[in-house]
Amino acid sequence: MNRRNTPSKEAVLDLLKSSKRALSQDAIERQLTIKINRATIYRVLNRFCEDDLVHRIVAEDGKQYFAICKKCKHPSDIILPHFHFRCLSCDTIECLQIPVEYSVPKGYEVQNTNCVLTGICNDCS
Amino acid sequence: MNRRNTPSKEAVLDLLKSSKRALSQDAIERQLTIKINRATIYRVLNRFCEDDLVHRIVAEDGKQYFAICKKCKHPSDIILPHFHFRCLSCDTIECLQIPVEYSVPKGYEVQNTNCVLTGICNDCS
DNA sequence: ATATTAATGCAAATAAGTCGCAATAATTAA
DNA sequence: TTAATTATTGCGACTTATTTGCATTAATAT
Repeated sequence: MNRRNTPSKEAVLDLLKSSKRALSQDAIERQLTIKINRATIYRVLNRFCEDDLVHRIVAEDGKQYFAICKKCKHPSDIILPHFHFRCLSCDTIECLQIPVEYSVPKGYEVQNTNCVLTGICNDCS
Repeated sequence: MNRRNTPSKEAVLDLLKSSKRALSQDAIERQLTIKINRATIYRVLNRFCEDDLVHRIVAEDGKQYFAICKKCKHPSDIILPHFHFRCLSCDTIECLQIPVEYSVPKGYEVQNTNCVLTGICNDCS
């Protein structure tokens, strides 16, 4: 399926680009200056994830958060698996520049990682 | 608040003890031989988590899974943070005996970890 | 045996995310 | 530049996971 550039996509992408933190759909909706329907925001975000423009984190609150972080991109442009930090005080999620390292037992094939550390961030401690 | 022993608690705990995999509420409900109300199952599970009898994993499907694993208990009885593996083929979650290792930047305090690797497990590959 | 209050079932509420559909608009071809 | 194609959008309804209020039941302690 081809992609089209639209104001909605541009607005969401710009917001994510300028955000230090991973954002949930409702945070995005709140921070946008233009009004975009909830379903559309989800569709745009899902599209971005498919296209690897954005990565998705699921926190232990069960919600999805979305982030762009240039730092976590390999030279090869592959998104390097990294930890995320969820601060219980300011209720934000950020990408940590800490790679996720593991070695799985023989026969296991890892396709994706979702690693979130929870606690109190530097700003709040 | 004091705790009371009830058939519901016993049944859920026994099931988790005998299960190799982490179980969701609906999996628990399906596998139980006695009928327990959904809300009760959640309450029992939340109680167990409070009491550190059981640990909770949130997968990238946004659902909660519950597990007891003796192996991941330290001698000190503290639950050692470990990776979990979610198999996309058989749709199960298991505890891996792989410790989660990280070092967070100064000022960050980690209280909890939720780390799930997704892919294909040994049984399915 | 009785009092206390934790635990339960039920139904309703909440919340996140998805989906169908008709209308709109970005892109391509003419 | 216009017309055709089809991706995108908004809306409302829906699904699914989890929680909550409330009245009832039943463990436990006295």
